Amino acid sequence: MASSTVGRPRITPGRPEVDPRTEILDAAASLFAELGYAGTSTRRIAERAGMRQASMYYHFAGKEDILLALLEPSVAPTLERAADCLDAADPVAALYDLARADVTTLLDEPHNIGTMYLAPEVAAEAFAPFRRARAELAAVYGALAHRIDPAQEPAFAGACCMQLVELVIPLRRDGEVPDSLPERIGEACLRVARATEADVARVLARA
Amino acid sequence: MASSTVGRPRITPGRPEVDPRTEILDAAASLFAELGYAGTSTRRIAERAGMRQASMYYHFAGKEDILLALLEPSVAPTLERAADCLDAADPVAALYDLARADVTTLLDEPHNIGTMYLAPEVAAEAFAPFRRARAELAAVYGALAHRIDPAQEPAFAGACCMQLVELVIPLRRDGEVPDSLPERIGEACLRVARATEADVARVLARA
DNA sequence: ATTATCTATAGATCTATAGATAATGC
DNA sequence: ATTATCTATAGATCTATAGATAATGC
Repeated sequence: MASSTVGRPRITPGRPEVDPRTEILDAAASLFAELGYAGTSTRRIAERAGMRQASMYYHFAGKEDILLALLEPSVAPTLERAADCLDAADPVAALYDLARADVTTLLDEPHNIGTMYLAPEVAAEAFAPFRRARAELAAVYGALAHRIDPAQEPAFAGACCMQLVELVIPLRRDGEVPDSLPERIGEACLRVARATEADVARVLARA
Repeated sequence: MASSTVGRPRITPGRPEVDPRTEILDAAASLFAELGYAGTSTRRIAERAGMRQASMYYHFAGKEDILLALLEPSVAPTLERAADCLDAADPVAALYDLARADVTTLLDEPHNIGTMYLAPEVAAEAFAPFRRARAELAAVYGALAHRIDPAQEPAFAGACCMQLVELVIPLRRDGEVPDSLPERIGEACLRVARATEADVARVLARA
């Protein structure tokens, strides 16, 4: 995978030990997060990746293909983790842990790519699987909330939890990520999902 | 204000009784909400507004000027309403009412222009007053939450409430606005702000 | 004379493709 | 021969300006 030595050399050598595909994805992620998809040109991506604009097309079919490659890998592990939570014995602990894990995943992305989740371009047909995965994740949050208090409608409760988890996106953008953000957002999700104060205290005390 | 009869006539006449500036703003709002700022061309805006691309420049200095005109008017009334809440006798009722009013305002926009609040283009210098106003609104939410439970940090609580209020944006985009959304989001804000169950019940019963 | 549009276009992009080139691998 | 880059460019935009034009107002 490392930067091979075969092929015409670059004008400026590029990072060693990093394959060009990754260099492109990395450059695109930071630019998409900062300027949006439509606001980022392929020239700018290539420039940051240390190659000429046309060279990108050896690695990707086009700009949309790059965004797809950025969004898709985050989907499968997140959904798998969510599915595991679904029939946990303790829905309060499960909701808290899921929210914490999702926030941590978003925080650990090298660039704030969560910004793109709501970008208008993701409405395109090519991103349908990605959107479906997010809908399933929301459904898991909703199902857990419903188990915590069956009086509440899963769709709305799930949407609230997703929205709270994604608070990490604007906070990152503004450079205002407070300490222990995953725990704080996890707790906020519990409250929105109407966990009792006793349950909140119990789950927080677990650690 | 109505569509005047002076000046060269349009090729296609345009809505009567609606001044051209409003026609442009209306067209731009719907396109910005659907395709984003960078994804919307001036040609497309003009086309939807029923005039030629160049004619827009008689009414606006440029594309950015249109977005400014769309975002600015929503700011002053929202902030004023928020300031009035600040020293209300009952912070629980005040937080609930403020959230409900803000959700209603976002719902009443003819196009889902809230979409643009987080657009990367709003980071430009020209939008600094708009961003400052939003920060002040978040501070009001935070101050009310802090009055409800002084143990919580205003900045984070305020950010959570704003985020919940703005849940209306993705719900509108996906055409999934449930009944009584303002009330539901208002209630979610109370829970995130750690109002007691008794206080939540009391405020909900007020009506 | 003033107003609000129009047509036409300059100049700067932007995406993607064609084909050349400079390495290694066999 | 294969690989991964390069240069060059086609063709399609896009924003904004210049200047003409078709109404009304005085």
